[in-house]
Amino acid sequence: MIRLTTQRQIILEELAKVKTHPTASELYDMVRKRLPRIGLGTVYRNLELMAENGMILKLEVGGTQKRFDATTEDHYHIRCSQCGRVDDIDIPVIDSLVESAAESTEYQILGHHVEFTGICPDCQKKRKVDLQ
Amino acid sequence: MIRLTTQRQIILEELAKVKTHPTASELYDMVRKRLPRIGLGTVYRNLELMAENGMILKLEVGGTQKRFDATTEDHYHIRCSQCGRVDDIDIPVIDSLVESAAESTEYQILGHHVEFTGICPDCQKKRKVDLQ
DNA sequence: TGAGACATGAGAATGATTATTTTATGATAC
DNA sequence: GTATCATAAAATAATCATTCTCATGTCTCA
Repeated sequence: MIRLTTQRQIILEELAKVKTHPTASELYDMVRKRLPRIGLGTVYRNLELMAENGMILKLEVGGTQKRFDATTEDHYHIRCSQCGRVDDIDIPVIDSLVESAAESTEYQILGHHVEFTGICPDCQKKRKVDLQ
Repeated sequence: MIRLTTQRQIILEELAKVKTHPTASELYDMVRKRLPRIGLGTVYRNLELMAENGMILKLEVGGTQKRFDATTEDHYHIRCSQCGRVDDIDIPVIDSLVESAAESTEYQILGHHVEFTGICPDCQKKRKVDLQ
């Protein structure tokens, strides 16, 4: 297992604090409040490393940036098409999907995930204001 | 509706030709065989434009590059974790997922997508060879 | 304590994408 | 048919996210 340096510990703590799943640079801003001299590269390097070690989850969701998640249990996500924010969706994971997919492909299936797209509460409010 | 220029038509034809879903630069290479003087920017611009007009689908799948699909009907995909290739998965779309998700989120849901990850036949073969 | 392993910070490099500028092409009015 | 105008293309510059490099700093454990 990897060494838990100060930087890694604080990155982990800040990630666990939020329910929404931040990008590397959002996390960089959060961590910098406690460690002002940390480099963006360190954040990227350690997020990658912790994901490899199963300590966190790297979400390969749509949008231009990768996002990270302190919860490693399998679950689904919803992404706001306006602002890109990503939240959890609390519905049961459908393991049988993998089985039915396996029957219709030559791929060796490793896993699956479901991503919903929608408009988050904040952006819904903004929309209403814009329409006035 | 947008004008169907030579470039657009050939981009569309080349995209429709393949079952796997190419990235912009893969498509650029394919189109360049027929239009050697086309620019990469033209490919990007027109893919974006055609996606906006519902003529093609822009897939926001995992991985670093966006991929495009000539089929606009709703369907699911599988992505190879080794080489990034994306193929269709021919299982029925589960519309009821959106309904159950709607009950557990404040988001206004617009749609959903299922992405499987796995190892494609080509990479399975390569793996076997590598292990020898 | 001191050598080797590992981690960090700073900044350069890369790769994908988007924006801008210039040039070409096609449609339309005269 | 030619001038005019709009749209599109090509070339190139700019941007953004991410990764890499490297000099320096910090642990670990013999």
